[in-house]
Amino acid sequence: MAIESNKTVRLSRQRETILAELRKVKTHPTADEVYDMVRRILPRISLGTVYRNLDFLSSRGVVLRLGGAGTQKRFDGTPEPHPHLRCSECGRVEDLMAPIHLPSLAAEEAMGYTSLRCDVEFVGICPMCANSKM
Amino acid sequence: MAIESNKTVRLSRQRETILAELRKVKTHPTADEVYDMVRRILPRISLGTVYRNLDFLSSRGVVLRLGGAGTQKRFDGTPEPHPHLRCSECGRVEDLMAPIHLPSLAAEEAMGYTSLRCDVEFVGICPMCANSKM
DNA sequence: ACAGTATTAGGAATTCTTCTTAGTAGAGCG
DNA sequence: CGCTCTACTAAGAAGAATTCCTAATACTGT
Repeated sequence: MAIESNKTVRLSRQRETILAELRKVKTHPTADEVYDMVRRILPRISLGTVYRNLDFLSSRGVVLRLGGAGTQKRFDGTPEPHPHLRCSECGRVEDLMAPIHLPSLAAEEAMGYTSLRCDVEFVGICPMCANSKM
Repeated sequence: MAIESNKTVRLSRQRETILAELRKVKTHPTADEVYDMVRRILPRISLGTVYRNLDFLSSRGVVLRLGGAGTQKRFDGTPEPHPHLRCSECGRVEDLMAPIHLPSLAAEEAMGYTSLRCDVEFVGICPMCANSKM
Protein backbone atom coordinates (compact mmCIF):
# COMPACT_ATOMS: atom_id res chain seq x y z
CA MET A 1 0.00 0.00 0.00
CA ALA A 2 2.22 2.82 -1.24
CA ILE A 3 1.66 6.50 -0.71
CA GLU A 4 0.20 8.18 -3.77
CA SER A 5 0.53 11.86 -3.11
CA ASN A 6 -0.31 13.07 -6.61
CA LYS A 7 -3.94 12.06 -6.45
CA THR A 8 -6.44 14.83 -6.68
CA VAL A 9 -8.65 14.95 -3.63
CA ARG A 10 -12.21 15.83 -4.32
CA LEU A 11 -14.47 17.31 -1.68
CA SER A 12 -17.73 15.72 -2.75
CA ARG A 13 -21.03 16.86 -1.36
CA GLN A 14 -21.22 13.60 0.60
CA ARG A 15 -17.77 13.95 2.13
CA GLU A 16 -18.36 17.60 2.95
CA THR A 17 -21.67 16.85 4.64
CA ILE A 18 -20.28 13.97 6.68
CA LEU A 19 -17.51 16.18 7.99
CA ALA A 20 -19.84 19.10 8.69
CA GLU A 21 -22.37 16.94 10.56
CA LEU A 22 -19.67 15.25 12.58
CA ARG A 23 -18.26 18.60 13.60
CA LYS A 24 -21.68 19.83 14.61
CA VAL A 25 -22.18 17.37 17.43
CA LYS A 26 -20.36 17.02 20.71
CA THR A 27 -21.27 13.34 21.03
CA HIS A 28 -19.01 10.77 19.46
CA PRO A 29 -21.27 9.02 17.00
CA THR A 30 -20.81 5.58 15.52
CA ALA A 31 -20.72 5.17 11.75
CA ASP A 32 -24.41 4.42 11.53
CA GLU A 33 -25.32 7.35 13.72
CA VAL A 34 -23.39 9.54 11.28
CA TYR A 35 -25.28 7.78 8.50
CA ASP A 36 -28.58 8.77 10.13
CA MET A 37 -27.47 12.36 10.61
CA VAL A 38 -26.26 12.76 7.06
CA ARG A 39 -29.27 11.00 5.57
CA ARG A 40 -31.48 13.82 6.76
CA ILE A 41 -29.56 16.07 4.38
CA LEU A 42 -28.65 13.66 1.61
CA PRO A 43 -31.35 10.98 1.72
CA ARG A 44 -29.76 8.92 -1.04
CA ILE A 45 -26.33 8.51 0.59
CA SER A 46 -25.26 4.94 1.24
CA LEU A 47 -23.78 3.50 4.40
CA GLY A 48 -20.72 2.36 2.47
CA THR A 49 -20.01 5.94 1.51
CA VAL A 50 -20.17 6.98 5.15
CA TYR A 51 -17.72 4.25 6.14
CA ARG A 52 -15.37 5.03 3.27
CA ASN A 53 -15.30 8.73 4.08
CA LEU A 54 -14.90 8.31 7.82
CA ASP A 55 -11.96 6.08 6.96
CA PHE A 56 -10.58 8.64 4.56
CA LEU A 57 -11.01 11.54 6.94
CA SER A 58 -9.46 9.75 9.88
CA SER A 59 -6.52 8.54 7.83
CA ARG A 60 -5.84 12.20 6.99
CA GLY A 61 -6.16 13.17 10.64
CA VAL A 62 -9.14 15.42 9.95
CA VAL A 63 -11.32 13.46 12.35
CA LEU A 64 -10.48 10.97 15.07
CA ARG A 65 -11.46 7.33 15.06
CA LEU A 66 -11.57 6.29 18.71
CA GLY A 67 -10.21 2.90 19.64
CA GLY A 68 -7.68 2.72 16.83
CA ALA A 69 -7.47 0.49 13.78
CA GLY A 70 -8.71 -3.06 13.58
CA THR A 71 -12.17 -4.20 14.50
CA GLN A 72 -11.18 -6.78 17.09
CA LYS A 73 -11.12 -6.16 20.79
CA ARG A 74 -7.90 -6.77 22.72
CA PHE A 75 -7.51 -8.10 26.23
CA ASP A 76 -4.97 -7.46 28.93
CA GLY A 77 -4.30 -9.85 31.79
CA THR A 78 -3.13 -7.01 34.01
CA PRO A 79 -6.13 -5.07 35.28
CA GLU A 80 -4.14 -2.34 37.02
CA PRO A 81 -4.14 0.82 34.91
CA HIS A 82 -0.97 1.23 32.89
CA PRO A 83 -0.22 3.10 29.69
CA HIS A 84 -0.31 1.41 26.27
CA LEU A 85 1.16 1.98 22.87
CA ARG A 86 -1.18 1.28 19.97
CA CYS A 87 -0.34 1.14 16.28
CA SER A 88 -2.92 2.98 14.23
CA GLU A 89 -2.02 0.93 11.17
CA CYS A 90 -1.99 -2.68 12.31
CA GLY A 91 -3.86 -2.33 15.58
CA ARG A 92 -1.15 -3.99 17.67
CA VAL A 93 -1.05 -2.93 21.32
CA GLU A 94 1.88 -3.19 23.69
CA ASP A 95 2.73 -1.98 27.14
CA LEU A 96 4.60 1.28 27.38
CA MET A 97 7.74 0.85 29.39
CA ALA A 98 8.39 4.50 30.17
CA PRO A 99 6.96 5.63 33.51
CA ILE A 100 4.07 8.01 32.97
CA HIS A 101 2.12 9.95 35.49
CA LEU A 102 -1.50 8.84 35.11
CA PRO A 103 -3.98 11.71 35.32
CA SER A 104 -6.63 11.39 37.99
CA LEU A 105 -10.06 12.89 38.31
CA ALA A 106 -11.84 14.34 41.32
CA ALA A 107 -15.36 13.01 41.91
CA GLU A 108 -16.94 16.37 41.19
CA GLU A 109 -15.24 16.49 37.80
CA ALA A 110 -16.47 13.05 36.76
CA MET A 111 -19.79 14.27 35.34
CA GLY A 112 -21.70 11.65 37.28
CA TYR A 113 -19.62 8.70 36.16
CA THR A 114 -18.65 6.15 38.80
CA SER A 115 -16.01 3.43 39.21
CA LEU A 116 -13.66 5.39 37.03
CA ARG A 117 -10.31 4.18 35.90
CA CYS A 118 -7.94 6.01 33.59
CA ASP A 119 -6.77 4.55 30.30
CA VAL A 120 -3.81 6.23 28.66
CA GLU A 121 -2.92 5.19 25.15
CA PHE A 122 -0.27 6.61 22.89
CA VAL A 123 -1.39 6.07 19.32
CA GLY A 124 1.13 6.11 16.51
CA ILE A 125 2.82 4.03 13.85
CA CYS A 126 4.84 1.05 15.02
CA PRO A 127 8.33 0.39 13.64
CA MET A 128 7.14 -2.56 11.54
CA CYS A 129 4.38 -0.59 9.84
CA ALA A 130 6.66 2.42 9.35
CA ASN A 131 9.10 0.17 7.49
CA SER A 132 6.56 -1.52 5.27
CA LYS A 133 5.34 1.88 4.08
CA MET A 134 8.61 2.76 2.33
CA MET B 1 -30.38 -6.59 33.93
CA ALA B 2 -30.29 -6.71 37.73
CA ILE B 3 -27.33 -7.64 39.87
CA GLU B 4 -27.57 -11.18 41.19
CA SER B 5 -24.93 -11.40 43.86
CA ASN B 6 -25.98 -14.75 45.28
CA LYS B 7 -24.91 -16.71 42.23
CA THR B 8 -22.19 -19.22 42.78
CA VAL B 9 -19.20 -18.53 40.63
CA ARG B 10 -17.51 -21.58 39.27
CA LEU B 11 -13.89 -21.59 38.21
CA SER B 12 -14.11 -24.08 35.39
CA ARG B 13 -11.03 -25.55 33.79
CA GLN B 14 -11.79 -23.46 30.69
CA ARG B 15 -12.13 -20.21 32.58
CA GLU B 16 -9.03 -20.92 34.64
CA THR B 17 -6.96 -21.72 31.56
CA ILE B 18 -8.11 -18.63 29.68
CA LEU B 19 -7.09 -16.44 32.59
CA ALA B 20 -3.76 -18.21 33.06
CA GLU B 21 -2.84 -18.00 29.38
CA LEU B 22 -3.82 -14.35 29.17
CA ARG B 23 -1.67 -13.57 32.16
CA LYS B 24 1.28 -15.38 30.65
CA VAL B 25 1.71 -13.07 27.70
CA LYS B 26 2.76 -9.47 27.54
CA THR B 27 1.02 -8.88 24.23
CA HIS B 28 -2.62 -7.87 24.21
CA PRO B 29 -4.27 -10.66 22.31
CA THR B 30 -7.61 -10.55 20.54
CA ALA B 31 -10.29 -13.08 21.44
CA ASP B 32 -9.29 -15.46 18.69
CA GLU B 33 -5.64 -15.23 19.62
CA VAL B 34 -6.64 -16.26 23.14
CA TYR B 35 -8.67 -19.04 21.53
CA ASP B 36 -5.56 -20.28 19.74
CA MET B 37 -3.46 -20.13 22.89
CA VAL B 38 -5.99 -21.98 25.01
CA ARG B 39 -6.72 -24.56 22.34
CA ARG B 40 -3.18 -25.87 22.67
CA ILE B 41 -4.11 -26.88 26.22
CA LEU B 42 -7.83 -27.64 25.87
CA PRO B 43 -8.24 -28.64 22.24
CA ARG B 44 -12.02 -29.04 22.53
CA ILE B 45 -12.75 -25.53 23.83
CA SER B 46 -15.09 -23.47 21.70
CA LEU B 47 -14.67 -19.89 20.58
CA GLY B 48 -17.96 -18.97 22.21
CA THR B 49 -16.60 -20.08 25.56
CA VAL B 50 -13.58 -17.87 25.12
CA TYR B 51 -15.77 -14.87 24.32
CA ARG B 52 -18.13 -15.57 27.20
CA ASN B 53 -15.31 -15.88 29.70
CA LEU B 54 -13.37 -12.86 28.50
CA ASP B 55 -16.63 -11.00 28.95
CA PHE B 56 -17.15 -12.45 32.37
CA LEU B 57 -13.60 -11.77 33.51
CA SER B 58 -13.55 -8.21 32.26
CA SER B 59 -16.93 -7.44 33.82
CA ARG B 60 -15.43 -8.52 37.13
CA GLY B 61 -12.36 -6.39 36.56
CA VAL B 62 -10.05 -9.41 36.56
CA VAL B 63 -8.82 -8.62 33.08
CA LEU B 64 -9.04 -5.51 30.95
CA ARG B 65 -10.95 -5.22 27.71
CA LEU B 66 -9.27 -2.43 25.77
CA GLY B 67 -11.47 -0.03 23.88
CA GLY B 68 -14.48 -0.41 26.14
CA ALA B 69 -17.88 -1.94 25.55
CA GLY B 70 -19.71 -2.07 22.28
CA THR B 71 -18.29 -3.29 19.01
CA GLN B 72 -18.87 -0.15 17.01
CA LYS B 73 -16.19 2.43 16.38
CA ARG B 74 -16.87 6.02 17.38
CA PHE B 75 -15.78 9.17 15.62
CA ASP B 76 -14.81 12.59 16.86
CA GLY B 77 -14.90 15.71 14.71
CA THR B 78 -12.20 17.35 16.80
CA PRO B 79 -8.82 15.85 15.94
CA GLU B 80 -6.87 17.71 18.64
CA PRO B 81 -6.15 15.40 21.58
CA HIS B 82 -8.57 15.87 24.46
CA PRO B 83 -9.70 13.56 27.24
CA HIS B 84 -12.84 11.43 26.97
CA LEU B 85 -15.26 9.76 29.32
CA ARG B 86 -16.45 6.33 28.21
CA CYS B 87 -19.20 4.23 29.74
CA SER B 88 -18.11 0.63 30.09
CA GLU B 89 -21.74 -0.51 30.06
CA CYS B 90 -23.36 1.23 27.12
CA GLY B 91 -20.27 2.32 25.23
CA ARG B 92 -21.25 5.99 25.07
CA VAL B 93 -18.35 8.44 24.83
CA GLU B 94 -18.39 12.11 25.75
CA ASP B 95 -15.86 14.87 26.14
CA LEU B 96 -14.47 15.42 29.60
CA MET B 97 -14.91 18.99 30.63
CA ALA B 98 -12.38 19.07 33.46
CA PRO B 99 -8.93 20.30 32.39
CA ILE B 100 -6.45 17.46 32.49
CA HIS B 101 -2.74 17.54 31.95
CA LEU B 102 -2.06 15.23 29.01
CA PRO B 103 1.03 13.07 29.48
CA SER B 104 3.67 13.39 26.82
CA LEU B 105 6.38 11.06 25.67
CA ALA B 106 9.99 11.73 24.75
CA ALA B 107 11.11 10.26 21.43
CA GLU B 108 13.52 7.86 23.10
CA GLU B 109 10.71 6.47 25.23
CA ALA B 110 8.42 5.78 22.29
CA MET B 111 9.82 2.32 21.54
CA GLY B 112 10.21 3.17 17.88
CA TYR B 113 6.68 4.43 17.36
CA THR B 114 6.27 7.60 15.32
CA SER B 115 3.57 10.28 14.86
CA LEU B 116 2.41 9.72 18.38
CA ARG B 117 -0.59 11.33 19.90
CA CYS B 118 -1.91 10.71 23.38
CA ASP B 119 -5.43 9.43 24.06
CA VAL B 120 -6.69 9.72 27.59
CA GLU B 121 -9.93 8.01 28.43
CA PHE B 122 -11.63 7.71 31.79
CA VAL B 123 -13.69 4.54 31.76
CA GLY B 124 -16.55 4.09 34.19
CA ILE B 125 -20.29 3.78 34.49
CA CYS B 126 -22.38 6.65 33.24
CA PRO B 127 -25.26 8.06 35.32
CA MET B 128 -27.90 6.51 33.07
CA CYS B 129 -26.45 3.01 33.30
CA ALA B 130 -25.87 3.37 37.04
CA ASN B 131 -29.56 4.16 37.45
CA SER B 132 -30.89 1.33 35.32
CA LYS B 133 -28.89 -1.15 37.38
CA MET B 134 -30.88 -0.52 40.54
C1' DA C 1 -26.54 -40.38 45.26
C1' DC C 2 -29.59 -36.53 43.96
C1' DA C 3 -31.22 -32.09 42.63
C1' DG C 4 -30.25 -27.79 41.02
C1' DT C 5 -27.71 -24.83 38.24
C1' DA C 6 -23.49 -22.75 36.22
C1' DT C 7 -21.01 -23.81 32.37
C1' DT C 8 -19.82 -25.83 27.96
C1' DA C 9 -19.57 -27.30 22.72
C1' DG C 10 -21.26 -26.58 18.47
C1' DG C 11 -23.33 -24.16 15.28
C1' DA C 12 -26.78 -20.74 13.83
C1' DA C 13 -27.82 -15.97 13.82
C1' DT C 14 -26.75 -11.24 14.18
C1' DT C 15 -24.16 -7.16 13.78
C1' DC C 16 -20.72 -4.27 11.96
C1' DT C 17 -17.56 -3.28 8.26
C1' DT C 18 -15.45 -3.82 3.81
C1' DC C 19 -15.56 -4.98 -0.96
C1' DT C 20 -17.35 -5.21 -5.75
C1' DT C 21 -19.48 -3.42 -9.73
C1' DA C 22 -21.50 -0.41 -12.64
C1' DG C 23 -22.62 4.06 -13.03
C1' DT C 24 -22.15 9.36 -11.88
C1' DA C 25 -20.06 13.81 -11.74
C1' DG C 26 -16.58 17.24 -11.32
C1' DA C 27 -12.05 19.20 -13.25
C1' DG C 28 -8.93 20.21 -16.89
C1' DC C 29 -8.34 20.94 -21.68
C1' DG C 30 -9.01 21.50 -26.52
C1' DC D 1 -19.14 23.40 -25.39
C1' DG D 2 -17.97 18.65 -25.63
C1' DC D 3 -14.44 15.18 -24.41
C1' DT D 4 -11.67 12.51 -21.32
C1' DC D 5 -9.93 11.08 -17.09
C1' DT D 6 -10.56 9.57 -12.74
C1' DA D 7 -12.32 10.23 -7.97
C1' DC D 8 -16.28 9.17 -6.17
C1' DT D 9 -20.94 7.11 -5.30
C1' DA D 10 -25.17 3.75 -4.61
C1' DA D 11 -26.58 -0.66 -3.90
C1' DG D 12 -26.10 -4.74 -2.28
C1' DA D 13 -23.16 -8.86 -1.68
C1' DA D 14 -19.54 -10.66 0.99
C1' DG D 15 -16.68 -11.01 4.96
C1' DA D 16 -15.35 -10.75 9.76
C1' DA D 17 -16.24 -10.45 14.58
C1' DT D 18 -19.29 -11.33 18.13
C1' DT D 19 -23.39 -12.98 20.41
C1' DC D 20 -27.08 -16.14 20.93
C1' DC D 21 -29.39 -20.71 21.27
C1' DT D 22 -29.88 -25.53 22.60
C1' DA D 23 -28.88 -29.75 24.43
C1' DA D 24 -25.51 -31.89 27.05
C1' DT D 25 -22.07 -31.81 30.87
C1' DA D 26 -20.03 -31.27 35.39
C1' DC D 27 -19.71 -28.90 39.80
C1' DT D 28 -21.82 -27.93 44.52
C1' DG D 29 -24.46 -28.43 48.51
C1' DT D 30 -27.38 -31.48 50.85
